[in-house]
Amino acid sequence: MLRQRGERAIARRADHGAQQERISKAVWSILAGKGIEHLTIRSVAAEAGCTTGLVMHRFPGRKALLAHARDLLHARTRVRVERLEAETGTPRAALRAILAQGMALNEDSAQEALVWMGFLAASVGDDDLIALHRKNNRAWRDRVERLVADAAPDWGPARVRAAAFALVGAAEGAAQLACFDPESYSAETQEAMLDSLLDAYGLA
Amino acid sequence: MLRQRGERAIARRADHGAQQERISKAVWSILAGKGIEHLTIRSVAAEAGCTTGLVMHRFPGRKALLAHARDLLHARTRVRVERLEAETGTPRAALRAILAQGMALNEDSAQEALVWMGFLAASVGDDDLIALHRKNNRAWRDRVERLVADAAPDWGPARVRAAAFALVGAAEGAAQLACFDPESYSAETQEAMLDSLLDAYGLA
DNA sequence: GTGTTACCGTAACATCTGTTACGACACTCC
DNA sequence: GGAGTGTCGTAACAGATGTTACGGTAACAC
Repeated sequence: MLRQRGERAIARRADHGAQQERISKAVWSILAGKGIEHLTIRSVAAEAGCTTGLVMHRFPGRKALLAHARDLLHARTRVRVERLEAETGTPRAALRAILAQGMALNEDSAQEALVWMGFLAASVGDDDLIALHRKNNRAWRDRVERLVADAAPDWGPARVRAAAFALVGAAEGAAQLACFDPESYSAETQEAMLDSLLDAYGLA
Repeated sequence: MLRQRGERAIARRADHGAQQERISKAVWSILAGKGIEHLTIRSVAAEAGCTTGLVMHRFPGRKALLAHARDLLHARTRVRVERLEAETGTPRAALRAILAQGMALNEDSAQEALVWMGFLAASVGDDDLIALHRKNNRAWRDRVERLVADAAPDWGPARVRAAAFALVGAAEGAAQLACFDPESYSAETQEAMLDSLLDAYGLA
């Protein structure tokens, strides 16, 4: 059913990667819609339109399921951010663009913010997942620091670090606030906040 | 055992309020230490040093347990913030103080940040808990907006709102980042970020 | 004493959970 | 044809989970 015909050489092998991706998407969907407390093997299988057997054949356990969905989302975000960075002309435009993509400006990104929070909540008390979070998040912080340094070449490292921290924190905090109270924090409100913040730092 | 003797008039009545508080503290402890996935009636009872029977006699169900623990933490935070606001002389000092208390500057506040995130994660897909979050969070936002307006009397409402949003978001985001990666975001780093941010907005 | 009432611990219940085991099916190679 | 192999659905299992029900105990009223 899910099998893709492909070349003769791989006729027998099912496309594990595609199955993992489909299942990971189901994880995101449940994380955003019902919350981590309802993220079970069975609910994931139902959402992905397959059986629990397939889920367990693709992943060794529930934790691996979470870790893979997390890594996949990170990889997608990375691609999106790198494209944004390549497409925009100036470091300042790139900075604004990549911070904006991390906020909850539309339905999709609001869902993503919920998913990130679900992963975070799942990693409390779990050293492996925390380590994953740190690795990914430090990469994200380093990227923002680099862009801030490019956007303000005359700043010292301490000033760059503090500003980058504020930007990263504000974007993340705003996304979280917005996806739980979209009436209070509309897309316009978030963008106004971001512009206000960049302007205050002289990075507009 | 838990019974408090008290006056003759209330000799028979157990102190329900104190029991609820003790149980709610157990909820916080588990939320911060093991995460919401391990928050069960039994684990709460074990942490509180009582039986599941008592927990269920004090609260009608698991959701009420979460809601009460949430409200209690909010009330405590409110008292703390109001005292800070009363103790500090200027609106700017008060603004900095209440934002700082919301970050993860010490062991206790880092735990609290984890607890807040647990409540947030638990409210995904639960309209009642989301409504609770909105009510409390709007009160928090209004307070910060009021302080920003007091600290910068010549600003227009839009500017006040944007700045307050940035401050609230950055404080919340910083707390979250810090409690998952305290090596990257020490108390000094967080305070430097806050000062940098207030300085950028001309609110230092 | 007896009766009453609040308190709460124990145990049961049905359901849900992650995980494992087994078997059926389809395809390839001989 | 038959053997071998990868694929995956079904069903079972042990344990955990939220919740309910029952029974005992202690304090009070009389």
